[in-house]
Amino acid sequence: MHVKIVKFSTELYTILRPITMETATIEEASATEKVTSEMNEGVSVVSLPDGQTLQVHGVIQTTQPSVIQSPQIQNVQEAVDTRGSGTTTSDPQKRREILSRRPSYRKILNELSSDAPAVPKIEEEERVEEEAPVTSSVATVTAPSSIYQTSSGQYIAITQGGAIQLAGPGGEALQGVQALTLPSSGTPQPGATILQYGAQPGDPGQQLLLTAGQVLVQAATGDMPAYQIRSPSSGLPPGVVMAASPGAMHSPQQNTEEATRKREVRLMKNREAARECRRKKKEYVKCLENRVAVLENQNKTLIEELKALKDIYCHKPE
DNA sequence: ATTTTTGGTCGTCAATAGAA
DNA sequence: TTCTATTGACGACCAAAAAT
Repeated sequence: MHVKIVKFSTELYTILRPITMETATIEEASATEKVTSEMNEGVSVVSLPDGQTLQVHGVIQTTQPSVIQSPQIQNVQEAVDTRGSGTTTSDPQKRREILSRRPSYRKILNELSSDAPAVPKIEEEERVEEEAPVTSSVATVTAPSSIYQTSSGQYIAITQGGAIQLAGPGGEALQGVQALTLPSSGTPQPGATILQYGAQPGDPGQQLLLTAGQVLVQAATGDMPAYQIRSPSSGLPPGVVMAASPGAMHSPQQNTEEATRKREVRLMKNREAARECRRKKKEYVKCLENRVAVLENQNKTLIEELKALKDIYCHKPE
Protein backbone atom coordinates (compact mmCIF):
# COMPACT_ATOMS: atom_id res chain seq x y z
CA MET A 1 0.00 0.00 0.00
CA HIS A 2 2.91 2.20 0.65
CA VAL A 3 3.71 2.18 -3.03
CA LYS A 4 0.14 2.94 -3.83
CA ILE A 5 0.07 5.98 -1.63
CA VAL A 6 3.25 7.23 -3.17
CA LYS A 7 1.92 6.78 -6.64
CA PHE A 8 -1.37 8.29 -5.70
CA SER A 9 0.11 11.39 -4.22
CA THR A 10 2.50 11.73 -7.10
CA GLU A 11 -0.35 11.55 -9.52
CA LEU A 12 -2.39 13.97 -7.53
CA TYR A 13 0.54 16.29 -7.43
CA THR A 14 0.99 15.99 -11.14
CA ILE A 15 -2.66 16.53 -11.74
CA LEU A 16 -3.23 19.24 -9.24
CA ARG A 17 -0.28 21.43 -9.95
CA PRO A 18 -1.55 22.43 -13.37
CA ILE A 19 -4.97 22.90 -11.92
CA THR A 20 -3.84 25.09 -9.13
CA MET A 21 -1.67 27.02 -11.47
CA GLU A 22 -4.86 27.55 -13.46
CA THR A 23 -3.34 26.64 -16.77
CA ALA A 24 -5.91 24.18 -18.04
CA THR A 25 -6.83 24.38 -21.65
CA ILE A 26 -10.40 23.83 -22.57
CA GLU A 27 -11.57 22.82 -25.98
CA GLU A 28 -14.86 21.71 -27.30
CA ALA A 29 -14.04 18.93 -29.68
CA SER A 30 -17.30 18.72 -31.55
CA ALA A 31 -18.52 22.26 -31.62
CA THR A 32 -17.28 25.00 -33.80
CA GLU A 33 -16.75 27.52 -31.10
CA LYS A 34 -13.33 27.86 -29.71
CA VAL A 35 -12.51 28.10 -26.07
CA THR A 36 -9.38 30.05 -25.52
CA SER A 37 -7.42 29.37 -22.43
CA GLU A 38 -6.48 32.65 -21.00
CA MET A 39 -6.37 31.64 -17.45
CA ASN A 40 -5.91 34.96 -15.86
CA GLU A 41 -6.51 34.97 -12.15
CA GLY A 42 -8.35 31.72 -12.63
CA VAL A 43 -10.76 33.11 -15.18
CA SER A 44 -10.99 31.76 -18.71
CA VAL A 45 -12.39 33.68 -21.58
CA VAL A 46 -14.62 31.54 -23.73
CA SER A 47 -15.11 32.91 -27.21
CA LEU A 48 -18.39 32.14 -28.85
CA PRO A 49 -18.71 31.99 -32.62
CA ASP A 50 -20.53 35.26 -32.90
CA GLY A 51 -17.72 37.10 -31.25
CA GLN A 52 -19.30 37.13 -27.84
CA THR A 53 -17.10 36.22 -24.99
CA LEU A 54 -17.90 34.44 -21.78
CA GLN A 55 -15.86 34.48 -18.65
CA VAL A 56 -15.67 31.25 -16.70
CA HIS A 57 -13.60 30.16 -13.79
CA GLY A 58 -10.99 27.44 -14.00
CA VAL A 59 -12.47 24.30 -15.42
CA ILE A 60 -11.00 20.89 -14.97
CA GLN A 61 -11.81 17.61 -16.54
CA THR A 62 -14.29 15.43 -14.73
CA THR A 63 -14.40 11.69 -14.89
CA GLN A 64 -17.88 11.77 -16.20
CA PRO A 65 -18.55 12.26 -19.87
CA SER A 66 -18.60 15.94 -20.47
CA VAL A 67 -19.43 18.34 -23.20
CA ILE A 68 -15.94 19.66 -22.79
CA GLN A 69 -13.07 17.45 -23.77
CA SER A 70 -9.76 18.44 -22.36
CA PRO A 71 -6.49 17.58 -24.03
CA GLN A 72 -4.95 18.02 -20.62
CA ILE A 73 -5.72 14.45 -19.74
CA GLN A 74 -3.18 13.33 -22.27
CA ASN A 75 -0.58 15.62 -20.81
CA VAL A 76 -1.25 14.37 -17.33
CA GLN A 77 -0.94 10.80 -18.46
CA GLU A 78 2.41 11.54 -20.01
CA ALA A 79 3.60 13.26 -16.93
CA VAL A 80 2.56 10.37 -14.75
CA ASP A 81 4.21 7.90 -17.06
CA THR A 82 7.45 9.80 -16.95
CA ARG A 83 7.51 9.64 -13.21
CA GLY A 84 6.15 6.18 -12.92
CA SER A 85 8.64 4.60 -15.27
CA GLY A 86 11.42 6.42 -13.58
CA THR A 87 11.63 3.88 -10.84
CA THR A 88 12.43 1.14 -13.28
CA THR A 89 14.87 2.95 -15.47
CA SER A 90 18.26 1.38 -15.52
CA ASP A 91 20.27 4.56 -15.86
CA PRO A 92 20.98 5.71 -12.32
CA GLN A 93 21.69 9.25 -13.43
CA LYS A 94 18.42 9.46 -15.30
CA ARG A 95 16.65 7.87 -12.41
CA ARG A 96 18.09 10.40 -10.05
CA GLU A 97 16.97 13.22 -12.31
CA ILE A 98 13.50 11.82 -12.52
CA LEU A 99 13.37 11.26 -8.82
CA SER A 100 14.54 14.75 -8.10
CA ARG A 101 12.84 16.13 -5.11
CA ARG A 102 9.54 17.87 -5.11
CA PRO A 103 8.92 20.61 -2.62
CA SER A 104 7.98 19.35 0.80
CA TYR A 105 4.37 18.57 1.61
CA ARG A 106 4.27 21.47 3.98
CA LYS A 107 5.44 23.80 1.26
CA ILE A 108 3.03 22.48 -1.34
CA LEU A 109 0.12 22.56 1.02
CA ASN A 110 0.91 26.03 2.14
CA GLU A 111 1.15 27.09 -1.46
CA LEU A 112 -2.18 25.49 -2.15
CA SER A 113 -3.69 27.10 0.87
CA SER A 114 -2.58 30.50 -0.31
CA ASP A 115 -4.23 29.72 -3.65
CA ALA A 116 -7.38 28.43 -2.07
CA PRO A 117 -8.47 29.34 1.42
CA ALA A 118 -10.40 26.07 1.61
CA VAL A 119 -7.18 24.15 1.94
CA PRO A 120 -6.00 24.12 5.51
CA LYS A 121 -2.52 25.33 6.12
CA ILE A 122 -0.05 23.06 7.85
CA GLU A 123 0.95 25.05 10.85
CA GLU A 124 4.47 25.17 12.09
CA GLU A 125 4.93 22.34 14.50
CA GLU A 126 4.00 23.37 17.96
CA ARG A 127 7.24 23.77 19.78
CA VAL A 128 5.45 24.88 22.90
CA GLU A 129 5.15 21.33 23.99
CA GLU A 130 8.86 20.79 23.89
CA GLU A 131 9.52 24.05 25.56
CA ALA A 132 7.13 23.39 28.37
CA PRO A 133 8.65 24.58 31.58
CA VAL A 134 10.29 21.72 33.36
CA THR A 135 9.36 23.09 36.71
CA SER A 136 5.66 22.77 36.09
CA SER A 137 5.79 19.11 35.22
CA VAL A 138 8.08 18.10 38.03
CA ALA A 139 6.79 20.48 40.61
CA THR A 140 5.80 17.70 42.93
CA VAL A 141 9.25 16.21 42.91
CA THR A 142 11.52 17.50 45.56
CA ALA A 143 14.60 19.06 44.05
CA PRO A 144 15.22 16.85 41.05
CA SER A 145 18.84 16.32 40.41
CA SER A 146 18.39 15.05 36.85
CA ILE A 147 15.60 15.78 34.46
CA TYR A 148 15.19 14.03 31.16
CA GLN A 149 12.71 14.78 28.49
CA THR A 150 11.47 12.29 25.94
CA SER A 151 10.74 13.20 22.38
CA SER A 152 7.07 13.25 23.16
CA GLY A 153 7.56 15.88 25.79
CA GLN A 154 7.28 13.64 28.79
CA TYR A 155 9.59 14.25 31.67
CA ILE A 156 11.56 11.86 33.76
CA ALA A 157 12.89 13.42 36.89
CA ILE A 158 15.30 11.73 39.23
CA THR A 159 15.47 13.42 42.57
CA GLN A 160 18.42 13.57 44.85
CA GLY A 161 16.74 10.97 46.98
CA GLY A 162 16.71 8.64 44.02
CA ALA A 163 13.01 8.91 43.34
CA ILE A 164 11.91 8.84 39.74
CA GLN A 165 8.89 10.63 38.51
CA LEU A 166 7.38 10.38 35.09
CA ALA A 167 5.16 13.18 33.94
CA GLY A 168 3.46 14.20 30.76
CA PRO A 169 4.03 17.54 29.09
CA GLY A 170 1.16 19.07 30.95
CA GLY A 171 2.20 17.60 34.23
CA GLU A 172 -0.26 14.75 34.13
CA ALA A 173 0.80 11.35 35.30
CA LEU A 174 2.18 9.08 32.67
CA GLN A 175 -0.37 6.71 31.24
CA GLY A 176 0.09 3.17 32.36
CA VAL A 177 2.60 4.01 35.02
CA GLN A 178 0.93 3.85 38.34
CA ALA A 179 3.73 3.49 40.76
CA LEU A 180 7.37 4.22 40.78
CA THR A 181 9.20 3.07 43.83
CA LEU A 182 12.83 3.14 44.62
CA PRO A 183 14.31 1.23 47.47
CA SER A 184 16.40 3.54 49.45
CA SER A 185 18.77 0.80 50.42
CA GLY A 186 19.93 -2.54 49.24
CA THR A 187 20.47 -1.60 45.63
CA PRO A 188 22.16 -4.48 43.85
CA GLN A 189 24.95 -2.31 42.53
CA PRO A 190 26.54 0.84 43.71
CA GLY A 191 24.81 3.66 41.98
CA ALA A 192 22.12 1.38 40.62
CA THR A 193 18.46 2.20 40.86
CA ILE A 194 15.45 -0.04 40.65
CA LEU A 195 12.53 1.41 38.81
CA GLN A 196 9.31 -0.37 39.60
CA TYR A 197 6.10 0.18 37.78
CA GLY A 198 2.75 -1.43 37.38
CA ALA A 199 0.13 -1.04 34.73
CA GLN A 200 -2.75 -1.40 37.14
CA PRO A 201 -3.20 -0.17 40.66
CA GLY A 202 -2.23 -3.00 42.91
CA ASP A 203 -0.31 -4.67 40.14
CA PRO A 204 3.02 -5.87 41.43
CA GLY A 205 4.43 -4.50 38.22
CA GLN A 206 7.87 -4.89 36.81
CA GLN A 207 11.21 -3.83 38.01
CA LEU A 208 13.86 -2.17 35.95
CA LEU A 209 17.41 -1.89 37.05
CA LEU A 210 18.97 1.43 36.23
CA THR A 211 22.66 1.58 36.75
CA ALA A 212 24.51 4.82 37.14
CA GLY A 213 24.16 7.04 34.15
CA GLN A 214 21.41 5.02 32.53
CA VAL A 215 18.33 6.71 31.27
CA LEU A 216 14.80 5.52 30.88
CA VAL A 217 13.44 6.66 27.57
CA GLN A 218 10.17 6.25 25.84
CA ALA A 219 10.74 3.74 23.11
CA ALA A 220 7.47 3.87 21.26
CA THR A 221 4.89 6.50 20.65
CA GLY A 222 2.08 4.19 19.67
CA ASP A 223 -0.84 2.99 21.70
CA MET A 224 1.32 0.78 23.84
CA PRO A 225 3.60 2.64 26.16
CA ALA A 226 7.04 1.17 25.90
CA TYR A 227 10.20 2.32 27.51
CA GLN A 228 13.84 1.59 27.00
CA ILE A 229 16.72 1.81 29.34
CA ARG A 230 19.69 3.40 27.70
CA SER A 231 23.10 4.19 28.88
CA PRO A 232 24.72 7.35 27.61
CA SER A 233 27.19 5.29 25.67
CA SER A 234 24.48 3.35 23.90
CA GLY A 235 22.84 6.42 22.54
CA LEU A 236 20.06 8.76 23.43
CA PRO A 237 16.93 9.42 21.51
CA PRO A 238 16.11 12.85 20.22
CA GLY A 239 14.62 15.07 22.80
CA VAL A 240 16.36 13.36 25.65
CA VAL A 241 18.65 15.82 27.25
CA MET A 242 21.39 14.53 29.42
CA ALA A 243 21.42 16.47 32.61
CA ALA A 244 24.83 15.25 33.52
CA SER A 245 27.75 14.92 31.21
CA PRO A 246 28.76 11.33 30.54
CA GLY A 247 32.33 12.50 30.60
CA ALA A 248 34.98 12.73 27.97
CA MET A 249 35.90 9.61 26.01
CA HIS A 250 39.12 9.20 24.16
CA SER A 251 40.20 5.58 23.81
CA PRO A 252 39.54 3.76 20.50
CA GLN A 253 36.90 1.66 22.15
CA GLN A 254 35.27 4.77 23.47
CA ASN A 255 35.46 6.28 20.04
CA THR A 256 33.60 3.35 18.55
CA GLU A 257 31.11 3.61 21.36
CA GLU A 258 30.72 7.25 20.54
CA ALA A 259 30.21 6.40 16.89
CA THR A 260 27.62 3.79 17.81
CA ARG A 261 25.91 6.26 20.05
CA LYS A 262 25.84 8.86 17.31
CA ARG A 263 24.43 6.33 14.90
CA GLU A 264 21.72 5.34 17.33
CA VAL A 265 20.81 8.96 17.84
CA ARG A 266 20.66 9.47 14.12
CA LEU A 267 18.52 6.38 13.60
CA MET A 268 16.18 7.37 16.38
CA LYS A 269 15.85 10.85 14.95
CA ASN A 270 15.22 9.54 11.49
CA ARG A 271 12.67 7.10 12.80
CA GLU A 272 10.76 9.95 14.38
CA ALA A 273 11.18 12.03 11.24
CA ALA A 274 9.84 9.24 9.07
CA ARG A 275 6.83 8.91 11.31
CA GLU A 276 6.20 12.61 11.14
CA CYS A 277 6.72 12.64 7.42
CA ARG A 278 4.19 9.88 6.91
CA ARG A 279 1.72 11.69 9.05
CA LYS A 280 2.17 14.85 7.03
CA LYS A 281 1.91 12.92 3.83
CA LYS A 282 -1.41 11.49 4.87
CA GLU A 283 -2.64 14.92 5.77
CA TYR A 284 -1.41 16.22 2.45
CA VAL A 285 -3.14 13.49 0.48
CA LYS A 286 -6.35 14.12 2.39
CA CYS A 287 -6.18 17.79 1.56
CA LEU A 288 -5.59 17.04 -2.07
CA GLU A 289 -8.51 14.68 -2.13
CA ASN A 290 -10.68 17.36 -0.62
CA ARG A 291 -9.46 19.80 -3.17
CA VAL A 292 -10.17 17.39 -6.00
CA ALA A 293 -13.70 16.98 -4.71
CA VAL A 294 -14.22 20.71 -4.47
CA LEU A 295 -12.79 21.39 -7.90
CA GLU A 296 -14.74 18.58 -9.47
CA ASN A 297 -17.89 20.01 -8.02
CA GLN A 298 -16.98 23.42 -9.28
CA ASN A 299 -16.22 21.99 -12.67
CA LYS A 300 -19.54 20.23 -12.84
CA THR A 301 -21.38 23.40 -11.99
CA LEU A 302 -19.49 25.37 -14.58
CA ILE A 303 -20.10 22.79 -17.25
CA GLU A 304 -23.81 22.89 -16.51
CA GLU A 305 -23.69 26.64 -16.60
CA LEU A 306 -21.96 26.56 -19.94
CA LYS A 307 -24.46 24.08 -21.28
CA ALA A 308 -27.32 26.27 -20.20
CA LEU A 309 -25.78 29.30 -21.82
CA LYS A 310 -25.21 27.37 -24.99
CA ASP A 311 -28.82 26.30 -24.98
CA ILE A 312 -29.91 29.86 -24.58
CA TYR A 313 -27.61 30.94 -27.34
CA CYS A 314 -28.66 28.20 -29.74
CA HIS A 315 -32.38 28.74 -29.24
CA LYS A 316 -32.11 32.48 -29.42
CA PRO A 317 -34.80 33.71 -31.86
CA GLU A 318 -33.20 35.34 -34.86
C1' DA B 1 -7.69 -25.53 7.09
C1' DT B 2 -3.92 -23.91 4.66
C1' DT B 3 -1.71 -21.03 1.36
C1' DT B 4 -1.44 -16.90 -1.28
C1' DT B 5 -2.47 -12.21 -2.07
C1' DT B 6 -3.28 -7.66 -0.65
C1' DG B 7 -2.96 -3.64 2.04
C1' DG B 8 -0.88 -1.37 5.66
C1' DT B 9 2.93 0.15 8.94
C1' DC B 10 7.58 0.62 10.29
C1' DG B 11 12.65 1.25 10.20
C1' DT B 12 16.47 2.29 7.49
C1' DC B 13 19.26 4.31 3.83
C1' DA B 14 20.38 7.85 0.78
C1' DA B 15 19.59 12.09 -1.78
C1' DT B 16 18.38 16.60 -1.44
C1' DA B 17 16.94 21.27 0.32
C1' DG B 18 17.61 24.70 3.31
C1' DA B 19 19.53 26.79 7.49
C1' DA B 20 23.48 28.23 10.05
C1' DT C 1 30.88 24.31 3.83
C1' DT C 2 28.68 21.75 7.31
C1' DC C 3 24.69 20.25 9.64
C1' DT C 4 19.95 19.11 10.01
C1' DA C 5 15.36 18.15 8.27
C1' DT C 6 12.68 16.08 4.84
C1' DT C 7 11.19 12.49 2.02
C1' DG C 8 11.42 8.75 -1.80
C1' DA C 9 12.65 4.04 -2.05
C1' DC C 10 13.13 -0.38 -0.30
C1' DG C 11 12.57 -4.45 2.45
C1' DA C 12 10.62 -6.73 6.54
C1' DC C 13 6.77 -7.73 9.01
C1' DC C 14 1.82 -8.32 10.21
C1' DA C 15 -3.15 -8.98 9.61
C1' DA C 16 -7.17 -9.56 6.89
C1' DA C 17 -9.17 -11.20 2.72
C1' DA C 18 -9.25 -14.26 -1.07
C1' DA C 19 -8.10 -18.47 -3.29
C1' DT C 20 -7.19 -23.33 -3.12
